[in-house]
Amino acid sequence: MVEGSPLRADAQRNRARILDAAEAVFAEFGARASTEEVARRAGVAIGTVFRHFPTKNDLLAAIMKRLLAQLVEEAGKHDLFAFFTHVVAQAAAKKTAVDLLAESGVDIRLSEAVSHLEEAVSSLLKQAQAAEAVADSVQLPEVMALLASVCQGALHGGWGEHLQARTLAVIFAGLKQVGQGGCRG
Amino acid sequence: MVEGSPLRADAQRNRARILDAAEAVFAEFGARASTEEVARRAGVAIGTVFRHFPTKNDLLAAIMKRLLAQLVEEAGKHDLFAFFTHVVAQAAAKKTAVDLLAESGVDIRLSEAVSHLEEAVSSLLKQAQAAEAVADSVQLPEVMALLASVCQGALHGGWGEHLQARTLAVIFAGLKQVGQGGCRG
Amino acid sequence: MVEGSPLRADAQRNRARILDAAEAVFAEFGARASTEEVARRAGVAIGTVFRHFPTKNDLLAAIMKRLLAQLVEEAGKHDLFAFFTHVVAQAAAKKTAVDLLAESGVDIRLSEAVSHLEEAVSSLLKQAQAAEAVADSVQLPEVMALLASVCQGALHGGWGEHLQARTLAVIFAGLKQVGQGGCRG
Amino acid sequence: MVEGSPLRADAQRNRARILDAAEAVFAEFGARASTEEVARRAGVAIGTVFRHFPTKNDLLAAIMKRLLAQLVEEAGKHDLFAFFTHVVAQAAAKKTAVDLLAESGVDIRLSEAVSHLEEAVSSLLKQAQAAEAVADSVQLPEVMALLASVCQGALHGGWGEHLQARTLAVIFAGLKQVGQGGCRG
DNA sequence: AATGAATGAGAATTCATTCAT
DNA sequence: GATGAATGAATTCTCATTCAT
Repeated sequence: MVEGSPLRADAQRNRARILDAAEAVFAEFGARASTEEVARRAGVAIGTVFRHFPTKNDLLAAIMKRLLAQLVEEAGKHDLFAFFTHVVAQAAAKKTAVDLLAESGVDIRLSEAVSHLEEAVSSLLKQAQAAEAVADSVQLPEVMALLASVCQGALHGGWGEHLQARTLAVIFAGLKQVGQGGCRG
Repeated sequence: MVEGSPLRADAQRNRARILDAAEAVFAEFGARASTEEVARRAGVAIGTVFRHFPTKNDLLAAIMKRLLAQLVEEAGKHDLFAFFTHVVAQAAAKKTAVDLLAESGVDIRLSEAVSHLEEAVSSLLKQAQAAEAVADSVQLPEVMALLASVCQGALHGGWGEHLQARTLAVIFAGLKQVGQGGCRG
Repeated sequence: MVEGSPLRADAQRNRARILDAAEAVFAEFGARASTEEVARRAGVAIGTVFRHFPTKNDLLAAIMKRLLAQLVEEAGKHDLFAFFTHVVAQAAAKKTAVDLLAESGVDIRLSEAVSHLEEAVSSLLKQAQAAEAVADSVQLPEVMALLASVCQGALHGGWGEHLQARTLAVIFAGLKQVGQGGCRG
Repeated sequence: MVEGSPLRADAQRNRARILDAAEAVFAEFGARASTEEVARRAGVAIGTVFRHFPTKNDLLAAIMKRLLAQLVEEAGKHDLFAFFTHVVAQAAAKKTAVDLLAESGVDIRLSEAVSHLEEAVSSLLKQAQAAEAVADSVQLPEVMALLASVCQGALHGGWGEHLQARTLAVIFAGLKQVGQGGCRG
């Protein structure tokens, strides 16, 4: 992966400030928020934003990439259930850009970052299955799907902690016992 | 609720065509799609759309309302699991407006339509619990939350049928066995 | 002047209601108010307005015509000073359409109605001069100009009664003594 | 009052061109004239107008403010009568925006600029009274009212120079002798 | 590299006017 | 004659993107 020449110190700093501002702004107003507002929040001029991210999509993609990288890091610190819980809580709290990216027309190549996350979750899944906390029949795709679904649900639904816990409890029970047709029934 | 005078036949027809067009257009392009495109698709002039729905939000709200009413109708024909499956499949297939409404700033009063849906699902839930297909400890809020989450997941994630089935299987197992801590463990 | 066939009773009634509504609406919102609002206020459909007044300008012209006719009638009941006072008070109170007509692009042929008013005022002026209440050098044009000016001033300025009285006092004094260079100075 | 950072030279130039164009356009077509026309006349793109004046009202308000400031400046060069004459002549000649602002719904905070003008006129009034050219009983409010009235009259009425002079003569005589009830009568 | 003004296509919304019923 | 839905041009305002400084 070519990163070009290393950024000058101030450019590096600006890039980070822009990403932080963008995450906050898009979380607050949705992907419709203007790039101008991001620049204002970051304390830089609009031109600087476009120098770092040639299009708005590039900016959204960069946010997403960073977010996924953070998730990978989190995955290393938890078991599958704790990870799920943590991520869902984060989604609601930080109003992550996750869903925004799915919106109209945002075309993003994130496969690399996504596959890192999938690897991390896959590893958690294997551990959980080794510990018999998750049924052996469960595969990675549905785990990812459930994770994404519940994050978006939490994000859009504005769930409280209690509802979050109850919803996750259903999913955790399902992950453990799916395919067993109930205890004996 | 005042409905005003009944619409003239042609106006009634246009209203329906606009709603159909809007559902299709917003499904295809997201809520950012222009009202102009909706008019074009409906085969009417832009002014006609705005006569029927004074703002774009009114149009989105009307779509949502109709969608929820359709869901209530579906609920009457299925048990809880079939309903879940059906709705999720629909979400992916029809790319319903569900999620679009959660987007940026769309302010909608839909409580009535939503509570109808909740009643319908509540009734399905009770049946399923009576049939011992769902654990007694499960409550309506988490069922609604799971439904919404999985719909959005399916919608954004572009799941295939197979993944849909596997994901739902986890949730169904969870609904049945949550709170039992496994068969005997 | 051809008036066409006499209007049907209901048409006659509608015409009057539309004029009343239009006067009120344009007074309240300015000439920018929509013809639709006028129709609503008059309790008729938009098409009816356009049947009576083929364009919006025709409607504005009709209001103006009626207003001027009313002024002519008033002129018959007062002396020049009372007339001035009365008209200015009316202008502020009824927020007449006077000024609205001067607005952008409204093209109106009102010469006939205007000349009636001028005749009426001319007559008042002659009486006042005969009574030595107005200097002989004063001519009709400046009286009309002052009348129009002060009406618009009152209308736009939102004068209270007191300011109205003081302003008119200056003008009345001027009408009496212009050309005398003061008492002796 | 925060003025922000000083504008770049080109922005400053554009701002002035836009104001000039707007004054001319609104004078010619009324406040209904489109912002697009203003941009065209100013030789800038529509976006540039909106960058300088976020809404059309802001643009109208800015014109008004500049106009009032010019009047204050004029006031310093004349006595009360010359000022009156000058302003009325200007009103007719330049078709100032004065009246346009009173139109439909234009909401403007101009108190500061207005009070500057009032101070200037107040000063002229005192001088004139000291010179016994205006009766002591005359107060500022009616002077302002007469000024505004006559400007609007001149503007809407399309007076010629001669009528202007005769109308002002009445007002000047009134200002001198009001309250004296005629020479002796 | 950063700045921030200029650009101009595009979107929502309004409204006079027409026309089928 | 009345009705009121349909029309579509015009208008205000937004925003991603470019470019001179």
